[in-house]
Amino acid sequence: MATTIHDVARVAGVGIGTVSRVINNSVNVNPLTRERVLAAIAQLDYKPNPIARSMISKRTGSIGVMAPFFTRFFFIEVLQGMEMASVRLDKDLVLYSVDTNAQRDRYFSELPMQRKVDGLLILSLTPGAAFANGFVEKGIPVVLVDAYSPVLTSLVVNNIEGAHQAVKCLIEKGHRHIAFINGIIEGNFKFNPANDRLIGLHRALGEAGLLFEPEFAVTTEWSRQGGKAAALQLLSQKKRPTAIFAASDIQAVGVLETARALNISVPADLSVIGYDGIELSELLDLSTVQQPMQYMGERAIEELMQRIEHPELPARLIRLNTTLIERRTTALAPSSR
Amino acid sequence: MATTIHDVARVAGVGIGTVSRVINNSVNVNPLTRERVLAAIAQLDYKPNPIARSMISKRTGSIGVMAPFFTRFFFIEVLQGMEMASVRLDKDLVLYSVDTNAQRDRYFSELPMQRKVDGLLILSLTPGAAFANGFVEKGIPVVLVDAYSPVLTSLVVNNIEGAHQAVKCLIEKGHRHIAFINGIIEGNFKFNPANDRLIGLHRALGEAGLLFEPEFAVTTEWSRQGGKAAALQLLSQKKRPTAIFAASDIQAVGVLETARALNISVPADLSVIGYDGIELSELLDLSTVQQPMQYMGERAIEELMQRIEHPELPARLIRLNTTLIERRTTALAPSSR
DNA sequence: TTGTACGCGTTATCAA
DNA sequence: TTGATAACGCGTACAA
Repeated sequence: MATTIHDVARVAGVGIGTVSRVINNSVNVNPLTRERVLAAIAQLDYKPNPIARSMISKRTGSIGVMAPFFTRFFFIEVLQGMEMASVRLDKDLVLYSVDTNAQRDRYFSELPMQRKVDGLLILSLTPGAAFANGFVEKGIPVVLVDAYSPVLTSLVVNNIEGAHQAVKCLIEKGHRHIAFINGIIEGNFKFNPANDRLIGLHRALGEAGLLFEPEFAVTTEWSRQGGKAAALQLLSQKKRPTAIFAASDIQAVGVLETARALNISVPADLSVIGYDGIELSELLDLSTVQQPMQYMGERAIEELMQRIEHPELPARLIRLNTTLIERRTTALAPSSR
Repeated sequence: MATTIHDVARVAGVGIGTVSRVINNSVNVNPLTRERVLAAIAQLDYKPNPIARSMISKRTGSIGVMAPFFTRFFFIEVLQGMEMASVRLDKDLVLYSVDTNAQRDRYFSELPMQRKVDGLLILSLTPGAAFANGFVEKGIPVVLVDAYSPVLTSLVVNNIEGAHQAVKCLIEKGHRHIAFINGIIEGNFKFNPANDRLIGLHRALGEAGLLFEPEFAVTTEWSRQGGKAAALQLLSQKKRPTAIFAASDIQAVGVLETARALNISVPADLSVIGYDGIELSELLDLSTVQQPMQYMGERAIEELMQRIEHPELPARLIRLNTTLIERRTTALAPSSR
C-alpha cells in the first residue's frame, strides 16, 4: 500500500487538510507546521495520488491526440511538435490511433464522455456536424489540425495558396501539361486539405489561361505505392504530362520511383513537385511545398491549453502559410529549352 | 454534471449496487432487473467514469511508453507495432518522450510512483540497477525493448549475430577493409545494442583472420548528419575502406550522401550496409540488417500485459533474430573483380 | 437476488 | 491557522 495523505498527517501530527494545503501551497499555513509537514513528506517519500486528485479536480493533466497515425510522415512530424510542447507544459500525451471509420466515430463519441483527457487534438480528421456539436455540448476542448469545423478551433494551412505556388512555379518554367496526383478525400469538401490543393491547381491554371485536363488528375492513397501507381497511369498515356504535382511528398517519391523504372529522367523529361516538406524530401532533393509541421503541433497544443483553461473562448480559425522549396526535381519544360 | 451511477439507479428504481453489478456483468442479477437497468443506462446515455473506476480497481487501462522519440525511425516503427497491439487490447498508450538524461531519470523515478499507467514500456533506454530495482519494488510491470536489465523483462534482438551477418557478407564479397560507423552508446555496455554490433564485427573479422583497424571505426550520432560526417572522415583518409557498415540505416543514408558528394560510386567503389530495415532503406535500395521492429512493439505489449495480469511472473529475456537483406548498395570488392 | 454502507485518496467547506 | 467532515463516482462486502 502506498503512503497517503493520512500517513503524512499522522507522522506530522496534523490534520489531512493541513497536509493538502501544504501540497498545494496554500497561503494560510503556519511556516512551522509547513516545515513539519514537509519533513514528513520527505521522510515517507510521499507523492499525491494523481487519480484521486483528478477525481476532485476533474483534470487529468493529459491531452489526447487522435490521428490516422502511422500512415503518413506528416503526422509524425506534427506529433513531434506536440511532443515538444507537451513536455514543456508537463502534460501527458495519449495516443488514439484510428485505422477505420468505425473506430474514428467510436472515438468521436466516446472520448468526450470518458474524460480521461482534458482536451483533444484531432489530426486530419473532420468530425461531422453532429460530432462537432457533441464536443462543444460535452464541453470538451478540441483543436482540429489540418481539418476544419465551423464550431471548433481549427488550425489549417493555406492549401489553396500552397498548391497555387507549386503549379504557378511549374507554369513559369514553361510547363503546359501538368498532372496532379491527389490524396483520397474524406469528410466535407469545404476546407479539405486535399480538395484545396486541387482548387489551388485550378486557380493557377486559370490565371495562366491553361485548360484543366481531367485525364491528368488522378486520386490515390497517401502513400508511395499510391504515387507509384498514379504515375504509372499518367506516364503510360499517349499524351504525357511534362510535370507532376503530388498532394504529398510521399506520393511524389512514388512518382520518382516510377520515373526511374520507366527510364524517364527527372527533371530533364519530367518535373516533380511534392507537398508537405517531410525530411525525406530534403534527402531526395525533391521540390516541395513546405508546411510548418512542427510548429502546427506546438501551436495546436498551445491553443488547446488556452481552451482548457478558458473554456468560454470561442472557436477560431488559424491559418498558416506554406513555403515553396525548389530543389532538384523541377526544371524548365522540355519544349522551353 | 455528467450522469452517474446514482442517476441510473434512481431511474431504474434499483440500488447502485445492482447497477454496478449490471455494468460489470456480475452473474447474480435477475434478468428482468438487468433489463430495467440496461434501459435506464441507454436512456441516460450513461458511461461509467473511468477515473472513479480506477480509483477502486487500481487500474487505469493505459500503458506508458518511454522513448527518445523522434530522433530515430526505429522508434517510430516499433511504436507502430505497439499502437496496433494496444488498439486491439483496448489500452491507451501514453507517450513519455525523453530528450535529456535528467528527464529520463525523472521519469524513471516518478512514473512508477505516479501509477497513471498500469505498466511501462521502455525503448532503447537502460535503467541503472537502482532504478531497475525500484521498478520491481514498486511493483510496476516493465518491459524493456532494445535494452537489457537482469531484473526486468527484456526484449532484444541478437545484435551480435546481426552485425556478424552483415560483416561476413562483406568479407565474402572480397572486402578486406571494412569500416564501421557506430552509434553513440549510453548506459551499460553489456547487452548494449550499439556495442553488440561492434562485437559482431569483431567476431566476423576474427573468423576471417582479418585485423580490426581502429582508424576504420568511428562513433557518431544516430542520424544522417552523423553518418555523413563519419563517412567524410573515413573516406578522406589516405587508406580508404572499400565497405562501410553502419549501425543504423539512417547513418548509412548519410554515408550514401557523402559518397555521392565525393563522387564515389556505390556499390562499384564502395559497398554500404545499414542496420534496422526502416522503410527508407527499401526506398534507397540500401542493403541492411532487418530487425523485426513492428513485431517487437506488438510483442512488448503482449509481454507487458501478461505481467500486468500476473505480477508474479519472473523477468525474462526474449531474443529476436535479424535478417540480412542484400540490395543494391553491396557488391564485390574492387580488388576481387 | 438486492440494497446499504463503507472505502479508495484527494480537495473544499466550515466551524473552531 | 487548523482540523473534522463532506463530497467526487464507483466497487464490494455484508446484511437483508
